[in-house]
Amino acid sequence: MPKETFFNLKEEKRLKILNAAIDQFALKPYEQVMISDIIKTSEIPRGSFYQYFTDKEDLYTHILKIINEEKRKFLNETLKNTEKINFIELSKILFKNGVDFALESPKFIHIFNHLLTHRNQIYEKVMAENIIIAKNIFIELIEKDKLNGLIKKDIDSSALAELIIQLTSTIAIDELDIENKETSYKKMLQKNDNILKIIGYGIIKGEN
Amino acid sequence: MPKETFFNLKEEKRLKILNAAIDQFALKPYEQVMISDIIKTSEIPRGSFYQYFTDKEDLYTHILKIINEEKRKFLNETLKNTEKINFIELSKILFKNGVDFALESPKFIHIFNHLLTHRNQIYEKVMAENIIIAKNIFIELIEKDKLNGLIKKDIDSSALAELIIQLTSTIAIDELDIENKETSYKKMLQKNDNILKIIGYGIIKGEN
DNA sequence: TAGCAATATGACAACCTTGTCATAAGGAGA
DNA sequence: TCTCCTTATGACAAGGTTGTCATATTGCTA
Repeated sequence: MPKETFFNLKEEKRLKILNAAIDQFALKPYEQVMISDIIKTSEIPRGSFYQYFTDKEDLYTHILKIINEEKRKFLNETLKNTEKINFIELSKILFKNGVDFALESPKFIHIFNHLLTHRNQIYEKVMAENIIIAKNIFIELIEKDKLNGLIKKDIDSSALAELIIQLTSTIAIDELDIENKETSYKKMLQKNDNILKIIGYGIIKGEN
Repeated sequence: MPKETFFNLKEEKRLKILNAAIDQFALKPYEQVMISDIIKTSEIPRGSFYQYFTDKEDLYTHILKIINEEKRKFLNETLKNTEKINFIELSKILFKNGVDFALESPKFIHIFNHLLTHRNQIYEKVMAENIIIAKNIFIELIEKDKLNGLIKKDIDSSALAELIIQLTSTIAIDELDIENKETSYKKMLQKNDNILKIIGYGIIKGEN
C-alpha cells in the first residue's frame, strides 16, 4: 500500500508517477523494471519515490490492484442482464470480454501478461487467489448445467474449469497484437470459437 | 557452444560443473542463477568458468540442448512400434511419455518449467522452434485422421494442435510434485484422461 | 631438461541498483 | 513573522555481479 503522502499528492503529479510506472511495467517484466527509470520518466527525485512507496513491490501491487478493479468494472458491465446463462455461453462471453478489455487497455494486459510469463512471488500472492475464485465460480456453473442436462454427467468439473481458465489466459498471450487491432480481434474471437466448439462437441466423428 | 577447453576436461570435472549448473537452473529461473553459485558448488575458480564458457547463456543453452536430446531419446523409445497411430491415441501416449520423463528426470523438468514460467530471450530462441515443429507434426496427424473419418472435418486443425501443445506443457507445471511420486503420477494421468475425454467427445449432452 | 602451448587462478576494476539520511523548502496556523 | 509538521532533494554508502588480465602451473615434446 503506497504511503499517505502519495495519496496527498496533487492528482496531476500522482497520475504522472502512476503512468510512468504503468508504462514501465507494460514494457518489461517486474524484475527488469528499475525504480531509476520510473523516477526519470515521472521527474521526481529518488528520495521522493521512497516517500511515496516502500519499494518497487509496493508500487507494483498497487497497480495490479487498479487493473483488477478496472477489469472487474468492465466485466460487470458485460454481465448486466445475463442471468441464468449456461457454461458454454458464459465462456464465450468471458472470452470476448477479455479480448475487448485487452484492446481497450493494452498496457494493462501487457502488465498482466508479463506476470503470467514471468511468474514471481507476486504472481503467487495476487493470481493464485483470483484463480481459485474463478475456478469455483466455473465449477458451480458446470454442476448446475449437469443437473439441467446440458453437460454430460461424467465430465470432470474441476478439469473442465481449469481447462477454460487455462485457455482464457493463454490465448491472450499468444494472439494479442496491438499493432493490428482489427485483424487481431477477429483472429482471437475466431480462435475462441474454434476452441469452444472442440470443447462443446468434441473432435471424434460419429460418436457421442 | 562451450569452448573446446570445456570438452577437453576430464569427464569427472566436466560433469561436476554440469551438475552444479543443472542443480542451479533447476532451482531458480535463468535470471536468478548466479555464475558465482555455480563456480562455488563445482569448485572451480572464476577465471576457469570463462575459460570454458562465453557467459551464462552459453552454459544454459548447452544444458537445454542436453535436455532436448534426452527427451528425444526417451520419446523415441516410447514411440517404437507405434506406427499408424491416430491423433487421440498419440496424444495419450505423449502425455504419458511426458509424465514418465518428468518423474525420471525431475531436474530437467524443473529447468524446463522455469523456462516456461519465466520466459526470456532464450525461450524465444529455443522453444519457439520446437513448438512450430511439434505443431506441424500434430496438424499432419489431425489432417490424416480427418481423411480417415476419425476426426470431424470442420475442426480447425491448427487450433486443435495448439490446444494439445498448450495442455501437454502446462499440466506438467501445475501438477508436478516430486515429493509424492506415486500420487502425483496417478493424478497427472487421471487429469490427462479427463482432458482428452473432453476433447474427444465434448461436454455437451445429447448432441454431436 | 628446456621450451611451448594449453590451463588454471583469483584479485580487481567497472558497473549498477537500492535505500538512506542530513538538509532544504513549503505552507498553515498562531 | 515564528513555529511546527509535511514534503522534497540528491549525494552517497553498501552490496552484489560480471568479465578481465597478469601471472602461475601443468604437461607434453624435443
